[in-house]
Amino acid sequence: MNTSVLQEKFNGKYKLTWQREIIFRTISKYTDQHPSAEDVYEIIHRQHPVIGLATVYRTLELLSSLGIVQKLDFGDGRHRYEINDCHALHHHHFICISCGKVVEMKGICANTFNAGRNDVDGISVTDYQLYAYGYCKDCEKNQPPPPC
Amino acid sequence: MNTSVLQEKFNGKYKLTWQREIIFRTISKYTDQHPSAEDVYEIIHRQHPVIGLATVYRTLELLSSLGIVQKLDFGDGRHRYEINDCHALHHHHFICISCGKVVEMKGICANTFNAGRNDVDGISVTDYQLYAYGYCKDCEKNQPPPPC
DNA sequence: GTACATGCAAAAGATTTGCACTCTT
DNA sequence: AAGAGTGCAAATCTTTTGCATGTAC
Repeated sequence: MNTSVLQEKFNGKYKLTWQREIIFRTISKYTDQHPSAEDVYEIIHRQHPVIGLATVYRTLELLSSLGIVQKLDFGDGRHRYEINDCHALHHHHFICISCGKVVEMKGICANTFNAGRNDVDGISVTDYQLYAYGYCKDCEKNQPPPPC
Repeated sequence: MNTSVLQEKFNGKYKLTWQREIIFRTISKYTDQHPSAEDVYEIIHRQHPVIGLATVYRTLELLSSLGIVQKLDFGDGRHRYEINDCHALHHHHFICISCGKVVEMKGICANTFNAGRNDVDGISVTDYQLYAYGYCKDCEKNQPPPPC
């Protein structure tokens, strides 16, 4: 994904500031690390100390509302962000309930919604997220019995 | 689900206090409303003003860690809770990105994980959540084109 | 030029925590 | 009796907001 995506998605409704470009590029580059707003801010801050945390929050919220990024919640008390690459296979997240590690699970369950739009009861689904919980391979030992 | 579930799940490791019973019963009763911790606190407060908000938080966290309740995030800035009824068909949540309404979607995509445990790459999945986003039937008009 | 965006600092919320006291076991 | 749990209030942490200033279009 390159910056012209922003131009297109903003569609004249939002201004393409250099701050927004930097934030977008940072989230693009670090997308597999699922950075939080604070993380993005800190990465950027080294090179561009003038960009404020509030701008990072505002921009991530904007990109999220436009479907450019996905806002994730792994249950650790802050939101995390990744690029929403519509043309790639949807991937989902496995979260270890013992150590908190996050593992990407590509393609699982994707076929249910990947057709783009999906109507159920007059509802039109444009996107979805799947979170799986359990024990990662390092934590599989000492695990309690499953809840069911 | 009745209170003896608690006795069993606590397994001697946690004490069965009347506060925990009340919180559990409240979340059981209001589970389809996905109450937040504050909501639970307020419902309980009418009858049991002595129970503190911190206890509600602590208990919901405990029940969540034991797999008795699911902690949900609909993106409105607070966590919400529902009973994790392992023996019922898993249900998921549709969240309208226009008005914020939440609609339950029963059974969709459930078969991917419903077999209980599911091993991928040494990972053992014990639970999962699926969030679908889009426009509810009241908001379908005036919707922008889908991101993909 | 003008409306929108930013930076800063303060505010707002949600959730957690320290501590003295209480209660389950 | 002992240790875990509770209530309260304060603390913490994330996210939002008001406002004066800056800037993309």
